[in-house]
Amino acid sequence: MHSYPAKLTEHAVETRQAILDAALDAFFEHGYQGATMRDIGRRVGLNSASLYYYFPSKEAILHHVMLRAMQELLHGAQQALAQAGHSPLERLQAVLRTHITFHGSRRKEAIVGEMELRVLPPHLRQDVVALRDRYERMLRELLAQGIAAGAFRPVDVALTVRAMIWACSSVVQWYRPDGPLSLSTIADYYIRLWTTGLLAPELPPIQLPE
Amino acid sequence: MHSYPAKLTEHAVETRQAILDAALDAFFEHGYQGATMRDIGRRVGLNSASLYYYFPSKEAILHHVMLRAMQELLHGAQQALAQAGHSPLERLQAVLRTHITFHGSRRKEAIVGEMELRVLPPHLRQDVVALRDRYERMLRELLAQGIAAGAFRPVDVALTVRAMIWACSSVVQWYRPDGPLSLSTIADYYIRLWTTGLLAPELPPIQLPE
DNA sequence: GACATTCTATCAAACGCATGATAGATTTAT
DNA sequence: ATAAATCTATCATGCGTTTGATAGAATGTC
Repeated sequence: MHSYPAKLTEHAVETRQAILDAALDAFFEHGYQGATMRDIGRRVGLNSASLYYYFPSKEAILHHVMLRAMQELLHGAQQALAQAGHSPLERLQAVLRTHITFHGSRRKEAIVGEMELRVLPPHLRQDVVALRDRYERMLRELLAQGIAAGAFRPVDVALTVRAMIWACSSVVQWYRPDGPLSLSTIADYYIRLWTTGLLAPELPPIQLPE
Repeated sequence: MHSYPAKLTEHAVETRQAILDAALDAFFEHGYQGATMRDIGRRVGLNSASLYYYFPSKEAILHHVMLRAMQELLHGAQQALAQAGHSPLERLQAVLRTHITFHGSRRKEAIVGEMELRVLPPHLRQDVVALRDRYERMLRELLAQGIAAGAFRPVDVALTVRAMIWACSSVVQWYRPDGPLSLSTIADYYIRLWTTGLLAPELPPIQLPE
């Protein structure tokens, strides 16, 4: 253990980012437990011991990697909402688009972010889960507002949001940039699948459980 | 390494199953790389060395665990189809129900089966992926037949099946037996969500990509 | 039926190696 | 000269796996 300087130099900030990038790659390729500090160091051009100058432990690196990923997803959604119109339909579409785009274009972040949550000790995991819950709540509100405004059928908000998130996250598993469909085409398709199918108000209301 | 007997005794068969059960628990709790042979041995009441009497390596144990899980999922679906009626709607509903039920009631199998695929070396992974692909193809055929029969809207089969599978798999993440909703209620809800929403033929056909 | 042989199932101990982490010396930049 | 940044060298630990052995059951032989 060593004491950290109060203020980080510009170089230190950059190196920390480079370490997080390298760690993301390593965790993605081998999983957290399969990745080694030596491998992360090699990728960033540092001896493994030097990593401890920037982060106190391997766990701390994972923690930062996951926070960064989750914040990017959340921030992207908020930005999309800021630029979207104010009809519930438009707003939900905007968020679904960023969600799909993120899971297709930032596959490493998405996969590491979901797979390695378990290995974080509880107090570190909490930070990440808190962001994830905030994200899910945001989607729930969007859907609930649309239902209240009569834009969507009265579905069960919690169950439907979870199904929607997971359905749209599926791209992380199979989308490839060199595949036959572009991310934007896929996003169009999934957005339409949900908004003209499941949620279209013309259909009879779906019976709620209980 | 040691040579295996040609025929397994009844006891050996049972012990192998017990080892696979213990390994499933260990992999579920700590991940494949985090679980140790000593831990698996402890759970089944054997010295870790004795595990090598039944399996040649830790990898082989994971391989068997994953094959067993995937076969159970596939077999469940086939059995459901055998008992279902022959309308496309009924048949799709039957398979979705077993899918949701499996992911809610066999959480360990479902999670280990998805999370640890990456650590299998290619030739072992192939076996598992082959079963998974077979499962997905089966769902695609079901959907395609329904569209051909006019029971479903003409959606893109591949994209929609992936969305459907993932949406229904989401229960593995959040369902708990002691939660407010029963698995059967959730299954009812999701089945209706898909079949009366997305796939209901009354809606205008959804535009396909390209 | 008695003895010899082989097989089944298990263990304790150890091997070789990779790991996360630390301490302290050394280099680089201001 | 001071502080920042990186290195070399090392450590204790834990890992998957191998080894060599043993008790007892099963099987074959006379």
